Amino acid sequence: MQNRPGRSPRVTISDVSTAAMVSAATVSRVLNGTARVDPTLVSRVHDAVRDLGYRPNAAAQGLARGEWGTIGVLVPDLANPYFPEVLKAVSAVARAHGRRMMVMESDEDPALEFELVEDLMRCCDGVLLASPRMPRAELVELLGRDHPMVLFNRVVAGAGVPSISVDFTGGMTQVCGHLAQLGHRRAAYLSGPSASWGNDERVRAFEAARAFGLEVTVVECGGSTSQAGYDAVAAVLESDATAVLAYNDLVALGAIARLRELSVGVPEELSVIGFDDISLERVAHSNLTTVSVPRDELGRRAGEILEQLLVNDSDTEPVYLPMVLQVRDTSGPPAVP
Amino acid sequence: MQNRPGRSPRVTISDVSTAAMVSAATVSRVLNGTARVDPTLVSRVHDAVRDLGYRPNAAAQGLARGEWGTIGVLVPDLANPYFPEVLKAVSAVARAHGRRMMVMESDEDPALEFELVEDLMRCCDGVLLASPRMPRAELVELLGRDHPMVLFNRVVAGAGVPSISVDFTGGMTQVCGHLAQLGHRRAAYLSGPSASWGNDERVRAFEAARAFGLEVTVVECGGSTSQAGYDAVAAVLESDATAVLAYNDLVALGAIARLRELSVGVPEELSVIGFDDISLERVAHSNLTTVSVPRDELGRRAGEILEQLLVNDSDTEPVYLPMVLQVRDTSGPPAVP
DNA sequence: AGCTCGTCTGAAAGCGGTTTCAGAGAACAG
DNA sequence: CTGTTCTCTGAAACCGCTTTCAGACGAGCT
Repeated sequence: MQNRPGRSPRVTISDVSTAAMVSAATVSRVLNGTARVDPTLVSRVHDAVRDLGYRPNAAAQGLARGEWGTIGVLVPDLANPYFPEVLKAVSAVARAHGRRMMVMESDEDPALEFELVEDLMRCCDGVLLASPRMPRAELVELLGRDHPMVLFNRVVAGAGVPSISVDFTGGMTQVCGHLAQLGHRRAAYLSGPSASWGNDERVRAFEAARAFGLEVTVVECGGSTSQAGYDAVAAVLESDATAVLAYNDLVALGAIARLRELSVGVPEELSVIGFDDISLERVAHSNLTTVSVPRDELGRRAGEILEQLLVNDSDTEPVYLPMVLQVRDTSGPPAVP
Repeated sequence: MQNRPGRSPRVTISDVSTAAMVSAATVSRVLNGTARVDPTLVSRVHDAVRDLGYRPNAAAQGLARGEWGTIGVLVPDLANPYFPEVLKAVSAVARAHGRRMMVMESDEDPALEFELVEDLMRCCDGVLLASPRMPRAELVELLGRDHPMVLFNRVVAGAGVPSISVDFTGGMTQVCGHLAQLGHRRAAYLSGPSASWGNDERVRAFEAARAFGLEVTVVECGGSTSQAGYDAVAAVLESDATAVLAYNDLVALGAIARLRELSVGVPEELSVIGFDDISLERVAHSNLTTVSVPRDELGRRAGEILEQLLVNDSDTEPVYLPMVLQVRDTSGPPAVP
């Protein structure tokens, strides 16, 4: 940093101490307020700092303090509108506690994920794992590393790891209940990434749904993007489903786009229900029936749990946040044949 | 990091060197491949690393190497769908060059922005300033810090700073041309954040528009969110505008939502045109007429310019990326009175 | 005045790596 | 067999900051 050819040399604490005619220790004390210092020296230090434009080197501080002042967040896909809002909240919490936020994206690749987490652990005080896709075994191995970490939208039973998740099963159960009430009997579920915990949690709701008299068939769609939803429509139309449940809103929107192209009426001929409610808040007044989750609270709480973990090593019970059904325009009674 | 009470102590390079019966220097050489080392020692080192689960401390490496291996990105609003895609691309480029990405959000607050950039400079090899809102003077002061930095969507004349931007003026000119061609004569522009460079660039197009016979009135809306657009509709309806140009898509969508509530037909009674084309790619097949920008290329190029800057201090000419008009469903001929 | 105690300061020892530097051997030539 | 050169290794310095530790100094007490 300081010796880049052609760049002016970085000013260090000893430059300041020289200019202020005090020791480096004193400069440090003044800047961090860790001990009383004679007011005369204090102002000499401040003057020198200002004159020289001194900024402490974060790496050196981290090394000396044994703390990076940084938290790391790993998300599967930055471009998925779900995460930025979460990041926003996490970032705010981190900042409130004087920490920076490092962000990495795994591109939904479980193998890469492992590697990235390892890297995050090398440069962050704690890491937040958002919707990890990696196999349980790897996850457990990472947890064993004994590094502050909180899981987001994934619970690992028995591992005693702090985690925060949305009650996906509960949310999907509400969706099923809604459809059953409208009179639907058969629905198709456009599944998300395979081996995704969140997907499994959603699917769990379909058992209970049978009790409502709703039979849900899983259509492998295997993605969390609108493209995946768009492509999966064909399979749905071959079935006798009168409603489509999507892994998330993007998938649902993709499906709707395709249905519109095919002139299939939504919801007259086919109801489509999303999941996550990504569009509502930002792109005001979306009309997709979906279940919402307070992403901002989710991020905030996640950040707080991590912070808690960093300060006093107390581990917390897994936190579950409820989802809320948002009935809008894309769901209705089944078409009468 | 290593001495957190209750946590297992961090394993350091000297633990490895002891276990492998070599010097720390050799361990470093093996791990970084900076010099030939006897194959016997190499394998001893690798064994020790594996057995101990050694991971080099990033802060120590940063300090010793004089490089953090990190780039910083400052965005005004993470939740604005514009940025995640850019971040995604930047992150990919950074990773390809072995760097991590730090993200900060200024919440559209120019004052905070300055502070955050300073902080980023303390812990990143280079920083990418996305759409900085801060006053020119402050920006110049930061640029003077002689720290690798690239400006994104803002050009500071004469400062010789590498920058990459979208040709906002060109994009807006296309929009005006489109409207003029449809027969519009008077339009209202829902302005973005005041003191925003991007906003000024858009407004510049309105002069040229007069040549097309289109008179554009600026309506202070002062935000970049859908809420701002929603709220600004009232002012527009009081004018004689037959078309609305928005600072960005969010604003446009907010306006459309409000217009729908008020039962004003779009585009029959009022054309609405967005800017940025945020909705297209992710939330497939949006129907907003807008101008698009290859956000992903934007992010990628930005990352590359920064990397370039870090490697060999060569500064580049400002880069401008063109926008493309996307005519969709929300624009049409003006209503005949 | 002499002592103890408390407060403030600077020197120095880390933090965990990388890199320079010099020395030990091995290889080779004369 | 000796003298050079070359290759590889470890000791030590260093990166920039924090924190311990011990010492200097002044105040308060007997």
